[in-house]
Amino acid sequence: MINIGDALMAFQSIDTSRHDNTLAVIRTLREQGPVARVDLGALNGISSATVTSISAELLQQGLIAEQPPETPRPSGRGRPKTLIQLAPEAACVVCIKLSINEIQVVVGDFAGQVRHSEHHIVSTLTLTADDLAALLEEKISAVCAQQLEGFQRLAGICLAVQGVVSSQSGSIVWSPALGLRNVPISDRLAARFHCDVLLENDANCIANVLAGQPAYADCPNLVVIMLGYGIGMSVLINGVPYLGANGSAAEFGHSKYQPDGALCACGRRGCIEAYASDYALYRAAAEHLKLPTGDSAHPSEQQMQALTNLAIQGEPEAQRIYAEAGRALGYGIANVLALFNPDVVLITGSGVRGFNAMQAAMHSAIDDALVVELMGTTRIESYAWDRDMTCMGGIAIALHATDAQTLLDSQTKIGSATCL
Amino acid sequence: MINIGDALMAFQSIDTSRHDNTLAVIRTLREQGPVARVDLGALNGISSATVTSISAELLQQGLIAEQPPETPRPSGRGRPKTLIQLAPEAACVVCIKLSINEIQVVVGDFAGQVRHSEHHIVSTLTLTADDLAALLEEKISAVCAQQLEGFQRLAGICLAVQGVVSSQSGSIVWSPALGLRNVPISDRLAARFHCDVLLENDANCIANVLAGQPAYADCPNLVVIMLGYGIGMSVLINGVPYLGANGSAAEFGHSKYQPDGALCACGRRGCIEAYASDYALYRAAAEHLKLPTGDSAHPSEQQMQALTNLAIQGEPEAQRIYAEAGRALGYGIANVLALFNPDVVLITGSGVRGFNAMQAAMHSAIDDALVVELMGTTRIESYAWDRDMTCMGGIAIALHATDAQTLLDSQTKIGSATCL
DNA sequence: TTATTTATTTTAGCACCTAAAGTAAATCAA
DNA sequence: TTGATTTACTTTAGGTGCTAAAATAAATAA
Repeated sequence: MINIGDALMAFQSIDTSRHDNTLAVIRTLREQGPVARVDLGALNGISSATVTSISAELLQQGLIAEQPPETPRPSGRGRPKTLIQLAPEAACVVCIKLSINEIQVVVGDFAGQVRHSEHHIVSTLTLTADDLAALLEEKISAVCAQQLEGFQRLAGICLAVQGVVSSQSGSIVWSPALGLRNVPISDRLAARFHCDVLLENDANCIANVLAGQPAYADCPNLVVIMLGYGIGMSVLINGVPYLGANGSAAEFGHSKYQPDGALCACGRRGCIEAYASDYALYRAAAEHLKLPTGDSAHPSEQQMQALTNLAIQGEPEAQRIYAEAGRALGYGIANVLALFNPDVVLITGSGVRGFNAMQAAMHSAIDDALVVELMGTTRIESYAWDRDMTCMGGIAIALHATDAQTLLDSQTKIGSATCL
Repeated sequence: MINIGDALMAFQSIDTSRHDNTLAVIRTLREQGPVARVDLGALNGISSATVTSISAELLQQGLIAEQPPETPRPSGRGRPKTLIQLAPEAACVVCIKLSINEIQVVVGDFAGQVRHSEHHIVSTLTLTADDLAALLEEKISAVCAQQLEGFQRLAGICLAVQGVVSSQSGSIVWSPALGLRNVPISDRLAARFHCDVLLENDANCIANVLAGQPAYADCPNLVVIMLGYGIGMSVLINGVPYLGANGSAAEFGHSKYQPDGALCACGRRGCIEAYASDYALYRAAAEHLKLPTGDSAHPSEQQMQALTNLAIQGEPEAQRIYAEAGRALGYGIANVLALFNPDVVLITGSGVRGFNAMQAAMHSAIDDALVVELMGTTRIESYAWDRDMTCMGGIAIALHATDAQTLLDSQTKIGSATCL
């Protein structure tokens, strides 16, 4: 009698140290580029013997490669370091940003580099749930067909959405880009593309990128406020986004400035967004100022730029409007400081174009609202807006989330390209 | 030649699994009371073989004991369970609550039971930093002399303070109980009593107790608002208190209701505390109503009870004052919901005496401020006030924090009683 | 050409955990 | 009463994963 099953006897299942160390190595390589085994050990607090063992496995799985020895290396005495790097084509991820009337599709490789980026103008506000799913499937398929040559597999998709999302149920709870509520989307994309699908708030993606900047390396508690058509926020607590009970935490735009104040898009009154968002600024200005024609409920970049220019050039009414916005923003930030006491508050988004016109009023509102003890040591800074940041954050988040899966998959099927 | 040092060769230092499992066993025993080895394994996801090994060590160190077999046990077929319990006298902790003109001292044993509790009336507002330290040392010494017979050691002291504390620097940054700022205290007590000294915000202690209640077992994101002389808050994120960058997070009392509103004790205007705290309610009432004489800036429980009774009995001005307080509280809670989206908001503290008079206005303010999507599924509830809860939470926190230390100590010196 | 230096790999051994086998202590059933 | 059964605890055997130290590799310096 022969026991065939004996070979795959599974002993203890809860020791995660090898798994953890392997992920740490992959992530170090992604953040730092090529690194030698000794340094991987030092950076992650493990012995180089262990790094040797881990890197041998990864090498065999095709997830990393040694840098060819002829590559110029910093010389010195002793045996030269053999640098290890991620194999960029071991996997790829796709990030789709969904915003009002625009979608952006970006492809990133396993090493975290952006390989492809494209923008599409689409009337998102009139889409049905099926339209949306079909649209996303089409764009992802197209990108896969064109760009995925040579990648081992599509590891994950990140959908970065303005508004409230529920990663748990995989649906968009509410977004200013859509005329719908509670749109399930993750499961359908996951079934179509056989990979993990992450649903993320756009501000969380941005926060992820900013938290990685060296300037904010020692800021585990980071608040990012996104000014734009609406106002979004992301709160990183010890470096991880805080989502709350239903994923609708950090709704800074709908925290209150004035009870019974200006009307907000949410239907209530006195929200910060009703004073400092693009639509609020344009609405306030349209009453008194001569401005470019266009959809004043959804002002374009040109329209907003024109308004901002008026304020910067000293037009009194425009200045008053921006000052009031700054004051609302300041009071809102004061509440954020009192409640979260973060290391840094960063203000970004397309709305930073008007930040200079708001800044003075914002700071004086904060000073009026808070004693210095509660201001603490928090820095409040603006950050130049770059519309590609969202997807870069999404790529990073997707890679981080799918690393464990990639590792598992390469153990079973090595070298089998199964895209689409 | 004999190698003496060889015996203490230290192999890997980062494998924490035994340590983690041991702490998990201790904490399970503290939470659940006597438990059998099999069940300890099942509850913590480890094999009963491992529990046997861990409990043998703990038994040998005197930290646990087997329940004598004659104890009545739930019978059934099979070998009966041998229940294990913590040895209560293996260590003790002291919690001191510092509030305005009162200190409370409580002693808890290793199993988490309160062994002794005492209150003292002291004029805290006029103490110098040295007075405070001397006072605390005196009270702790007295309690140790009387109560610590039979305990192996004093494992830790928890100082529960109203106000902002910095555990990192071990100093009280600001407290309404003191006329001082930045009072260093932890180091002095630690040196005097040779044990860990924790500095905690009183609301965090309460939150710790409430989070342990079965009713809130599935509420990892819990907000506790403490109404009283001032207004405090604690936010538990995934069960752990959120402290912020400087320990001054969760300052709900100084988040804003009305820009340029009522004057707050902090010196700014429009804080929630300036409407809904004891001093604010009494201040507003003293202008129009005939109330008991006394220090109206620090109203006593009798004074506040008299005012609350007026509102409950239908006195219109008192009702108006409580309604305005409820409205301020409601708008403040709306911001908390928008920013934290917790599972539950619990309102407690001595100020809940007036909760019924505020409740209606509070709920209508929340409804005015937030669309249902942002209300989410958050429950908002009051919790009957018990002034002993703070110290019970402090005892639990201190034990949890000192378990690792207790474990280490019992390995070196078994049975040596070194109190004081 | 040899010594030195530094990187990587191999070896030996510890700590920990688990599954399975062995032992203990009760109830159930005749 | 006695054996079968059941459940709890302990012991044994074996596996994973890590580290320190030794061995090996590959360069520079003299």
